[in-house]
This record gives sequence, C-alpha cells and structure tokens, in this order.
Amino acid sequence: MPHTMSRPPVNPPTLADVAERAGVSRQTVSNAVNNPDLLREDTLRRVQQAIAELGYLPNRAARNLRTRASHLIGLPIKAAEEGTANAAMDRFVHSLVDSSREAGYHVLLFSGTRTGKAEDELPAYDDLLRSTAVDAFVVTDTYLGNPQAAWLHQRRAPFVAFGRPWNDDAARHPWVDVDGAAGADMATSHLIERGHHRIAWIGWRKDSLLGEDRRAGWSRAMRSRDIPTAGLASRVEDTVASGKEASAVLLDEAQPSAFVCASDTLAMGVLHTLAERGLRAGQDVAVTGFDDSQVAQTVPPGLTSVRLPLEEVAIEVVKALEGLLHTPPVVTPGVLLTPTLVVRGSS
Amino acid sequence: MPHTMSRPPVNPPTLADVAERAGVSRQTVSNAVNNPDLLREDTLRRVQQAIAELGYLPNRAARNLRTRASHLIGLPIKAAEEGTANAAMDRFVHSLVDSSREAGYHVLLFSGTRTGKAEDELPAYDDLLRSTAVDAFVVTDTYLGNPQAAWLHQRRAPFVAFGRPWNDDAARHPWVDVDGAAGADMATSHLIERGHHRIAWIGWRKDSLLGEDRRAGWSRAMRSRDIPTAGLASRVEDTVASGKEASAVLLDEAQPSAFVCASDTLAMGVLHTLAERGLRAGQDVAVTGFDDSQVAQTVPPGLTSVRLPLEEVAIEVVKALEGLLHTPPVVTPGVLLTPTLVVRGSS
DNA sequence: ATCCTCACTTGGAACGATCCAGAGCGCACG
DNA sequence: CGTGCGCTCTGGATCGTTCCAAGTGAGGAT
Repeated sequence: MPHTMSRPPVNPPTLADVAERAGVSRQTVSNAVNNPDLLREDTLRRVQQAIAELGYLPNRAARNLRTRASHLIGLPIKAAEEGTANAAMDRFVHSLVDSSREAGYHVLLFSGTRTGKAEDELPAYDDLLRSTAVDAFVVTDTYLGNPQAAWLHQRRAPFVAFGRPWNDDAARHPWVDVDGAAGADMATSHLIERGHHRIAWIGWRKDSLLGEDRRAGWSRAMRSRDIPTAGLASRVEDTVASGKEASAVLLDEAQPSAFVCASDTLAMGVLHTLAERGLRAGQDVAVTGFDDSQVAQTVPPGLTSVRLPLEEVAIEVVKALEGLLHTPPVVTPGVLLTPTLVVRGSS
Repeated sequence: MPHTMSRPPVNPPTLADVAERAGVSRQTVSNAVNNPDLLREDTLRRVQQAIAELGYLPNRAARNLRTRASHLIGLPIKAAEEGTANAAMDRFVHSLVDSSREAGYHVLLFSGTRTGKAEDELPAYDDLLRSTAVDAFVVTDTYLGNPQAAWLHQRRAPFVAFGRPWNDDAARHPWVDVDGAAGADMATSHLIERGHHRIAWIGWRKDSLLGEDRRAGWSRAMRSRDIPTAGLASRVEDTVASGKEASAVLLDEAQPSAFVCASDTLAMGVLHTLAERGLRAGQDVAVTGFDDSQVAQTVPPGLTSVRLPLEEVAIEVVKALEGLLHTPPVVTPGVLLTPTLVVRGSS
C-alpha cells in the first residue's frame, strides 16, 4: 500500500561522483573546474558534460578548508541613525554585493554589539579573522582615532577602506574615496551661476575631517570668484535640528540667499527653517545637500544634492580587494573619485 | 647581519594544538567547545584555559565541512529604487544581522543579475544551495506569482518569509508579517480623533495584496464610525509622481481634509501637491504615510507614519529559522505583528 | 572477587575539496 | 634504440573539525 513518504534529502553530487561518471580521476575534475587549460580538449568536454548532467557545484566548505580561504568579504554595518537622511550605505552595500559577485566573492554582514561603539566591533573582526570566516574586510570609517584601521593593519588582515586615512601618513592600506571638496565646489559654483552671491555653509564640527574637506570646496569656489565668506559658515552636529537652528541664525545674522550643506540631513534642517518662515526653497532661498539620499529625491520641491558615485566606489573597492588577495598581494594606491551634482527644485 | 624580514603569517591554532597543550585528545577539546557537560569539571577548566591561552577559535570551514552546514543565512537584496522613500530594508537588514548573530549565524548578502527581475535570482539561490554556501534563506517578496517561495519549497530549501503567502493556501513555510490593516486603521482613527471626517485613501493598484490589506484598515476605521468612503479612494503606482497626481485629483473632486497613504512615497507625493497649492501639511490638510522611513522623519513638518516593528520581525524570523534548522525541523506557524503610529507635524 | 554500570575520554574515519609528486605516453633528438 | 621532455592524468596525503564506536577506570551490586 503506497503512502506518502518524505524523500530523504539527497546529498549533492561530489567531485568523486563526477569523476566516476566521466571516467576520470577526482583531480582531473578539479582541474576541469579550476584549470581547464591543463586538460585535453576532449577530456574537458567529457568532464564538463558530466558536471552539467549531475548539476555539480564544488562544496564551499571543502574548498575553503583546503585553500584556507572563505571567498567572503566582511562588511560591518552600523545602525542607520534614526532621524538622519543618510541612506548612502544602502546603495553602497548593493553595489558592493554586485561587484563582489563578479569577482567570485560574497558579502558577509556583521556587527559588533548593539552599543554601536567602534571599539566594541574589534572582537567581531577578530573572531571572523581567527575562525577564517572571511578573507578580507571593507571598512567605512577611517578617521583618525578609529581603531579599526590600525588594528587590522597590525593584525595583517587584508582590508580596503571606503574613506581616506585622513591624517594618518603611516597608513599603507588601499582606500577609495570621493572628492568631497569637488562636490561642494560644484554645488557652490552651481549656485553662483544661478546668480547667488551670499552663499552660506552649514557643515560639521571641525574635528570631522570629511566635513572640513567638503567645506574647503565651498570656500574654494567662493574665493576663486573673490566672493567674501566671512560670517557665512556654521559648523554643527549632523542632525536635522542642528541644521534648522544653524540656518535660522545665519538667516538672521548674515542674510544669505543660498545654503550649501555638508549633508542632506542638514539641508533638511534648512528646509524646516524655510517652511517655518514661509520662505519657499528654490524660489526665495536656494539649498543644496550632500549624498543624494532618498530624502533629497522625494522632498518637495526636490533637493539639489551632490551624488556620490557609490557604484564606482564599490568597483574600485573590489579591485583593490582582488589585489590584496592575489598571491603575491598587490597593494593598490588610493583612488579618489569625483561626485556629480543632481539639480532639483531647491536651487 | 640582521635585516627587516616579513614574518611569515602564522597559522591560527587548531584543535590539535589545544589538545596537546591541555594534555587531552582532540575530541575532548571539541567536546569542551560544543558539549561542555560531557567533561569533568577540572578537565573542562584545563581545556578552557588552554583555549584562552592560545586564542583558539574553531576553523569555520572545517566545521562546516564536517557538519554539512555553513551557519550562514542568505539574504537577497534588491536594488533600492531611486526616487522612492522605501528605506525599510536597511533597518530590517541591520536587525536581522543582530538577531542572527545571537543565534550563531551570519548574514550573507547576494543578488541575482543586475536586471532585478525575480526569475533571474533563482540561479543565485540555486548556486548557494548546491554549493552549501548557506543553510537557509530569508525572502521578502511572497506575493503570488513570485516564483521564489514555490521554487524554494520544491527544492526543500529551508526559508522563512518576511511577508504573508497572501493567496497561496498551499504554502506551508514559516512567515512573519506586519498587520498592515491595523496600521492603516490606526492612522485613520488617529485622524478621525483629530476631527477629520473626509479622509482619503491613496494606495496601490488592486493587484497588490499588501496594498489591499492596508486599504482594508482605512475602510474598516471609516465604516466602524459610519463615515462614508465613496469617492475617497485612489489606487496608483508607488511613486512620488503618482501620489502627487492622485492627491491633486482627489482634492479637486472630493475635498478631503486628510490623506492616509499606503506608503511614505505616496505621502511625499501628497506633500508635493500641498506645496504647489500653498497648503500647509498638518494645518490645512493632514497626511499620514507608511513605513516610517528617513524621509518621514526628516521632511518638514515631519510626516506622521506607520512604523513597522522590524526589530521584532527580525527576531521572529530568526526564531523560525532556528526551528527549521533544528533536527528534527520544527515548522513554526506564521506570526503577525502589529505596527505603531508615529505622530508628527503632518497630522 | 567478579561483573556491570556509568561517567568520562579516546583514536580512527569521514566530510569533499586541492596540493603534490609521480606515472604513462607520445614524440623528437642524439 | 635509448633518453629526455612535455603533455595529461592519477593516487595518496592533507586541510581541521565532528561522528562513531570503543576504551578506561572508579564504584556499586551480586
């Protein structure tokens, strides 16, 4: 009497299965997969057919064990802060996954503890390294004082940074970054071309080197046209509330007709101030942001913003990783990419 | 003559190293790590000390090979659509990484081809399964017609869905979802309490079951108070432009004093219309969104939005995964969570 | 004293791939 | 005709862990 029975899960075919079917040795199948040039043409075809017929795919764990590699790239993720407009990570992660796949790697996400403090992440890096769970890391915050870069270097762990080793001349690791000064310059020049003269800057506190870089772009654009900048700059925390306050103060004290902001978050703060005062963004006062977040894309009337070429960043990061993981390792120099300006209704 | 030489990379300690140091066999060390109860107390201490001294951590690849598991959970990521406000994925991913870590798993990201079509992802799933690169999947789009769920089921691949198997009664996989109707009901009831009567709905096209679920919450809240809904509903694409158009038409033809939207993206469209007509969100017309995206959090004057409990979703998803990967597998029933309403200036 | 049980520990085999050294063979060369 | 070389292909060892079956010794039951 037949009855429904659950099929036992069949183990996937192994190298040995393929070898038997093709009438060759295990090693030959292995070569067919990894070094096809070593095989005679007809043997290769025979093996490939056996592989196709059985639907063979090498077992990752076995390969990893033998080759002492995991073909995984570790990417730490920080909690996206609530109330900010920083959606850049999302786009970058996706690009990185795509680029990695083309290079034969997958991306493994991890986080330290829930605290979010940088030091707390080190044990997580350490565990992944020691258990050979990942081959390399991609790190994203490389300001000085961030222990990760130095720690990884000392550990001789392969890693590529998205972000310059700002003030660490001793850093010898590959990095990829976006020219923030160029971005701010583009935004500022764009506003000047639109006839603005009194253009204010709202950026981050002075200890943010990334912020100072962007700020340099604003002052460069102004100075190259002999436009005074005195009293037009403000440096605050990266929150909407700070942007709101700073812009209110600037409007009262310096009467700017336009704002260039170091982030979309700050730019949103400016929009808050404008809304409160009944000023129309883009018509009464121009505003530009940074990062081209979803916020910039959707807020009325559209926020002009500097867009980071995250797809290219990911490609360069993976290139650098491939160099590091190559034998012998090839340490690529830093790469600096140029952002673009997306003009919308706010300017 | 001494000269700087690069230290050869030292191999991490293995079980055998620990065993030798502790004066026990490999198996005993393995037990100390995986089944401490089996050891006598003093032996356990001795082994643990040796482990600590050497900084031993089990080699992932070897363990994976032997146990036929990878301790990785595969998460497909779709490209975040440009121009929408959907940042939910980001929060969910982070929560999932945290929950997974606590359960001893890591999250592996992958994507199909760059096309973004659902069918194109199947080979990616297949490869990961066949190469035993992941133990299970978390999938996020389970509407009917999406081939993933059925395919995974047929493949006997363990997976948990974030999202109900809407119209597939045959589905027998674990899922976790958020009660969209309850969310829309909360938003609508909130508006009614604020004195609104003519409350419009802007949702997705009728073939979106997720959208119809949320819509049901709106109409339920209205009907339970005998408020007429005729002419107050609109169903469009999930884009800012569609939300803008739909709200303009509704304002002209039905004079609503408030809008309940199926997404923050649509709500942003409403804000566009209000801005164009010189109406103030929250004062002249109320608006609520869905998802509590960064856009909702930052746009002036703040968009009231239904917030999905993604942290809890992640926890439940991991619980269900643990059940599936348990031996014997425990198939948990579906879990439906309730969202919360975050009230901001727009209502 | 012998046997049995129980708690604990052990060595060998296995997971499935790649590394390595060498075998077989055909061919050109001296 | 012997030798050596290059091209293919092979079998055994190995990566580091866990599974499995069996070994050891103390203590109680017979």
